Amino acid sequence: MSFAPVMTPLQALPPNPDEDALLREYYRLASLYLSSAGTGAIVSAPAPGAAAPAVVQPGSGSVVKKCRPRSSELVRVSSLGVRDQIYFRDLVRRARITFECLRGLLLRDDERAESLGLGGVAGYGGGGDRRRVRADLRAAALMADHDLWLNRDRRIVGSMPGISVGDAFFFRMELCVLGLHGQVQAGIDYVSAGRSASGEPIATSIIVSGGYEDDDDRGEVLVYTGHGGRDPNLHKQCVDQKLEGGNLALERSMAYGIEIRVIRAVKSRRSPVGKVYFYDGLYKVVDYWLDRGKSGFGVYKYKMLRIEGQEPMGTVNYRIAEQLKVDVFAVRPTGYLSFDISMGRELLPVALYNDVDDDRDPLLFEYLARPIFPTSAVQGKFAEGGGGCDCSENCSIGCNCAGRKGDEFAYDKTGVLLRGKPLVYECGPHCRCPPSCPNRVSQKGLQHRLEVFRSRETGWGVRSLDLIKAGTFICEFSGIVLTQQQSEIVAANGDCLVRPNRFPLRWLDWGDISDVNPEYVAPDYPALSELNFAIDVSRARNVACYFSHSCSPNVFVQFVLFDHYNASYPHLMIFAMENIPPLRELSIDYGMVDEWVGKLTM
DNA sequence: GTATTATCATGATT
DNA sequence: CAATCATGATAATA
Repeated sequence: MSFAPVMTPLQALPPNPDEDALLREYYRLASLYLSSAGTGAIVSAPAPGAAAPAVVQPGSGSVVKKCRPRSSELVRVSSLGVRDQIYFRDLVRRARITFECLRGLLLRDDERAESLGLGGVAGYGGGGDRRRVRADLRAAALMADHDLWLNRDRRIVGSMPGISVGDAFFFRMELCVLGLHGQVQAGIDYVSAGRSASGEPIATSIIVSGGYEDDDDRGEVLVYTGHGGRDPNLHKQCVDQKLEGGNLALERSMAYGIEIRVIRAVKSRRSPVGKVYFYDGLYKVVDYWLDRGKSGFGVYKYKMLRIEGQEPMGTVNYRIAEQLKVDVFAVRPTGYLSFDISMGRELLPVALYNDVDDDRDPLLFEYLARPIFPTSAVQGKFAEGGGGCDCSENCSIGCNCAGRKGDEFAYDKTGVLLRGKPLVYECGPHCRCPPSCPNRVSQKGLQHRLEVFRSRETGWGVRSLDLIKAGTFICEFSGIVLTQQQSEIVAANGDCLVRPNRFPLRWLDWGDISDVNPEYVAPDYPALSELNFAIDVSRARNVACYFSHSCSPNVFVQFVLFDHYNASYPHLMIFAMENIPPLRELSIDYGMVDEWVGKLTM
């Protein structure tokens, strides 16, 4: 293998006798993401049009979970080269997609089952006692069954390969699956005494959720409260805490100088559970003492300092972005060239910011929120593909648009794309359904506050003030659409053309749960016509033009039809393929990086 | 090995 | 909408 990360045993602890085995073990887990390792125990049969569950779970109770023997050594992963970083980033993204899409499918199946149950058909006699198990837990359990958890042994100390400071997560279970924090509820994660080489518990990560009244969080300096001593129902201290479990582990980590991963919870409207977790980087415990808490009972307190030289904290970026939305000048008194380059053409303003140099280029172009298609391409094309639907209410499974060609509904009820497809048919102006129909997502325009900004590294770039949830729509790629014939003439004059067929098929990755269920394949997708058109962005363009290129991108292009049904001229809709925290640069895979990318972004 | 306990979660309900 | 309840999974410990 070409990548070779350096994994060093911790200096303060006894040397690790079997480092090679650890490496192999980590790569074994890692490689499971790359090969389809499904055992076939989980199978579904998606019948066209039928409400077949996407994921069938094995009967509970009959499955015996295998526990592999665990190594007792701590590992620190460091000195990753650029290639390794991309490799692990992709690995983590794949795990996150698997988790998120499994969860989405399980929720959808629940809803289907529920709506069928309410239909009042015979079969379920009497008992409406169908308790729902949480989808996040089921998704994690399925991934565990297939050995798809990263850092399963929770031995990695320090930063996790593939996870960056500032990354955002919506579920505790997601943190478990990725190995960032292995406790479902507990705030302190540690290697237990029995599994540690020195026979002492060692803390590796904590979550600061604001649930302990004695916490004192000042960002770089954090005084964290130990756990225990609380009434399980009232969440109030009722006895003195003891120096055991996680409390002892934090003390031991301080003694050994071991860094602690810190994850903070922030309230957020955009989260399904009202909370979002940010990875804020590594801290060191510098002091600890037994104190009298506000309750009057003894609590342990740990003073932690953030290690310097790390990327900005996710929670800090979040707060900056929140304030930018309210009072721009309080945060950035200068640098804004425009507060809305769309001049009101988008649903939300798109700001232009440059505190790097004198470039004002984006101001020179006409802002075109929607692409203009050639009349020959769209005229009289409304009836192609069966026309619109006649649903009188919000569309669902049986709808002509959603179920086109035996396909399934593209979005969940919150507008998250369930799975990438060659072509998504949304309901459009020729459908009877109301605007609130859940099958109208990308046509509604911007839902996140975006800004175009100048950076020394990537030229012009785009970032969001809002946290963008994986699978949600971001914006369309706009410009003047040219037929193949027109584009050849324009290209000869050296103008900037975006060619849709150059984009790698990244939509294939979104919704891919083949690691868990190899049988869950797409039903007969209609073959996508060859896309020979081009988009001229030399005079008119929108915010999408300023996305930076990356071969490990955080957004992707999904082709969509809704206003006309000419499959040769779909809309280029951009969706998030991971949770994108506020102020993080959006990046897209343009495929071959040729001259026009340079022209557009530099 | 199994049972017990603790745990800064979720989702639905009040 | 906040507080509350029921249910849940995991891992550490006994």
